[in-house]
Amino acid sequence: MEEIQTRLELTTTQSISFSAVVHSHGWWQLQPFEWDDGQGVLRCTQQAGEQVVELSFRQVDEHTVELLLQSEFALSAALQVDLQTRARWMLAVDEDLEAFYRLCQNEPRLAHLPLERKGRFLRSFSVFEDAVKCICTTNTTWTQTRGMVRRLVEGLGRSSPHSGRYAFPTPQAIAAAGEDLLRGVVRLGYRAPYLHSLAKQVADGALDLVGLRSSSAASSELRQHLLQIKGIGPYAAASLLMLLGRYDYIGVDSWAHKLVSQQFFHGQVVGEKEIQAAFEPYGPWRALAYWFYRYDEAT
DNA sequence: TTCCAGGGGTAGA
DNA sequence: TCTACCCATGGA
Repeated sequence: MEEIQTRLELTTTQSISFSAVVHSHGWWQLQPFEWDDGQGVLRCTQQAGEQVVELSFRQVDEHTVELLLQSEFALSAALQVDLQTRARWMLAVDEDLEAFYRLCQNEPRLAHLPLERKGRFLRSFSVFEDAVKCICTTNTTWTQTRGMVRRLVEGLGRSSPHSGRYAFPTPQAIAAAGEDLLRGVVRLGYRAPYLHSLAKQVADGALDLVGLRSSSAASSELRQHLLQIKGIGPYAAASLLMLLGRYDYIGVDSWAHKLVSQQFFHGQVVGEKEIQAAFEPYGPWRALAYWFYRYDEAT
């Protein structure tokens, strides 16, 4: 069987840094993402309709990212449009960060962001995939998160007949796998029933996550909606809101306490209120300011 | 052995 | 709204 290649371009009005998007947070280390540092290519295998498609991203110039699609059969025009729309969303190329960049100029620790075109977050192929990954980051180490996601993808995702790489499993596949397999084989621990329930609701159509991308509802409403999902608490909801381009809520984890305590309160123990208040001057951009304030601590 | 990690659910106050 | 307690897993 011959492999079909389709080349598309993602063009932007504002200049972007592809590498900055890829490395904005840890998602590039989670399957089915695969980063080729030498080639500067980000790969991502996904199931689109009835076939497995491999997406490869590469920056051409500061306003253009190339999207190469490798598939088993020719892609219909409608599917190409869908994949291109998703790809633009994944790299957040349509996000306008100029207002945030203006705020960064007043803070020495963030002043480098506009210069390096940082601030865009890498998102998964679907909101469902982002939600699953967020649940897999809670109360565990990053190494275990990577393991859980890898077992999920390799155990339940369809593989490409050409590359052998696995796509992220569909909600239907995770729902059909059952809670026991998620616990015993994927080793999700107590997260197994949460993930199974989430997959089942999305597969049944009882829960619409796709609509969250284009929702005009206030962030507080979206947050309440996300908190209804079992397994998603304040931290995961804040993380997901960031991935939806809403930066109103800071995801408070063990690291947030440490950072704000050291940087703003001379090592004094702080609570969630102090953490949110520390970044209040950034208004609707507070979570983004917090993230890159923190990111520099880590690197 | 004990602690805890990019927390969350639940019961009880 | 806040607190205490429990929840799997695996590395330190």
